[in-house]
Amino acid sequence: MSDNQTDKTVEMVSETHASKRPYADALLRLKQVGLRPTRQRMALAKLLFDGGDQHITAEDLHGMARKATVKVSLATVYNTLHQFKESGLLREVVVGPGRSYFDTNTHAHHHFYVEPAGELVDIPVDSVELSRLPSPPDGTVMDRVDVIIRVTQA
Amino acid sequence: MSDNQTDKTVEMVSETHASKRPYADALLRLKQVGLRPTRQRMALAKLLFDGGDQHITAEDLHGMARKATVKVSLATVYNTLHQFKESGLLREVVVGPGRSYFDTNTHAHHHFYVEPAGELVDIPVDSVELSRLPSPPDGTVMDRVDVIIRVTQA
DNA sequence: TTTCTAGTTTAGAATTGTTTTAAACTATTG
DNA sequence: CAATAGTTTAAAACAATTCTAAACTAGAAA
Repeated sequence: MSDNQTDKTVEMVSETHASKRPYADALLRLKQVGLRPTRQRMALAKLLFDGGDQHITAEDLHGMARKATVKVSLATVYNTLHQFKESGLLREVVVGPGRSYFDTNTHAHHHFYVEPAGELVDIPVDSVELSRLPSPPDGTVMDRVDVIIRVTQA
Repeated sequence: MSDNQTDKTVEMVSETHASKRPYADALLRLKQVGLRPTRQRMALAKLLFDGGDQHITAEDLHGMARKATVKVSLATVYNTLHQFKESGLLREVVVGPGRSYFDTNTHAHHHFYVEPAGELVDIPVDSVELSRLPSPPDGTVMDRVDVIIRVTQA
């Protein structure tokens, strides 16, 4: 999967929490952002955050839940993804019209977008050097900078 | 509109072509990319390229056409925008899920995305310095780099 | 010019991804 | 345990876009 930088972190996280007390991490995260730990949210949090860095769509997550025999509606998946995003547990990355991924990596970083596969690959923030940004238009403040490097498979 | 660099080009283009021979420029562009100059394509090209740099949605363009009493269906607007994009006459900029703009400026440049207004503002390519890009994943070649600076109105 | 044909346009239906609704359910508080 | 505020759900609604198949048109050939 050629994703060397992130793999180390992934292993660390999953070994520290996931393998032994499977719900401790999910519960902690929900507590931290003040969302009631319901069965559905716990299950989705576990699917999202126990698997290392992921870029998934709402449909993807709904599919994963079904596979894990978690009963949750698609509407709840959408609600939950947005709540997680609002709370800073997730980031949304938009790559194409009608194509939006939720990214479990909320640290500053960038992306390769691989076409036509439609796959996202993380770029560590320090492997892009971004100097001399223009000042924002009058009356606005900078929120964040997204760098998307679009690449194509030969 | 605080868009100084591009304004000059805009004026130049519109004064050189648009005002006197209104269809010459549109016709030339269609010829160059090998698209048959139909009534609808000519009209849309004129609306798109005679107005200087623009960021518009399919619905926007359809509305502009109606206002200009050009009879064209929404399906044709979508077809035409995609053909223009494939031919390199337009660029597509995706900023949010279900929100995609077509940009008449096809030169390398970047964007401010102003929220919640949902407005795009061009950033000249040379006012962003982008050094040290990572190499693309194996089996892929770099297509282009999009920098979107997300800003919010206070 | 007329005829032919491939390319184009169209209205409307279909599809996709997402949001809304209103009723049923559930986690927490007292 | 009861009250209640927050949550979940199926289903409908919605928005943006694409598809379909029939009607139309630009350009080439006769």
